[in-house]
Amino acid sequence: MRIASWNVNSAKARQGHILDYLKAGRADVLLIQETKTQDVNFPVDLYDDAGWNVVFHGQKSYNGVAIAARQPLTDVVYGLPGDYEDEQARYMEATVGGVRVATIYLPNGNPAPGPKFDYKLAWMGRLNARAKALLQDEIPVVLAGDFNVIPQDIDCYDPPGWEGDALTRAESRAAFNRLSFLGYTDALRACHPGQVLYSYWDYQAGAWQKDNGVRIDHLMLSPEAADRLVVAEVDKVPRGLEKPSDHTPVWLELRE
DNA sequence: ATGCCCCCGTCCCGGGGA
Repeated sequence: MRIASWNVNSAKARQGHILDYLKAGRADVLLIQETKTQDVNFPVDLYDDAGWNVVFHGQKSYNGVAIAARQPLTDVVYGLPGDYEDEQARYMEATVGGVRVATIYLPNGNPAPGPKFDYKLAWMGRLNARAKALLQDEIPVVLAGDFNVIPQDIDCYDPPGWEGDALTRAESRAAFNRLSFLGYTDALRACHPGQVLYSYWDYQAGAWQKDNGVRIDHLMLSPEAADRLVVAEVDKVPRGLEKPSDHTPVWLELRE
């Protein structure tokens, strides 16, 4: 089973690229972030026409997540548990083919320090609690998405330039590392130790052409999922298309 | 030190992104 994660930066603006990606057969499950549309306006037909199932959790203009899959999606959870007052659509879970998957659009947190950074850290606390709870079922779990965390300096083209940013701050990295302490594996890093890998390049200042990227899209695997990991990769092709998202897909394969 | 670029909304600017 191939599971991909892609921050598409608008489900509507990226319809063509998403359809091409589904039809190309590069994934069996696609975890989507930044759909930026209300559920009533979500482009369901695109997925129907491709023969895929899709569930989504959105809001007007900002955030929004979705899960698309060839196989049926069951036991869907909408929103990250732990705060009834949080109205930002940044999290969804489902079970597909015996694997529990979550699509994650973690808050950016800038400017830091400040209330947005506090929200990011609180959100990460809730994510870690949920990640811990998911381990109890002892089934494969894949937590994937735009974590808005640059785990190490190797994951950034210009560490000094990013010093103090919410994506590199010690508090953000510490909260991210807690997933590892719980037993989750960073699949891309595990498959490519010591290698420079990026998943996001800013639209501005020719970042893509200069390869000024950062690695902020992650595939985190429970032990049961890590045991089945065959390969994890960054697919840089979609970032080079016309009118691309600023993120490119990351994906992994689990053996059956 | 700031903007570069891109998306959304009821919209020709401003907020947000990372």
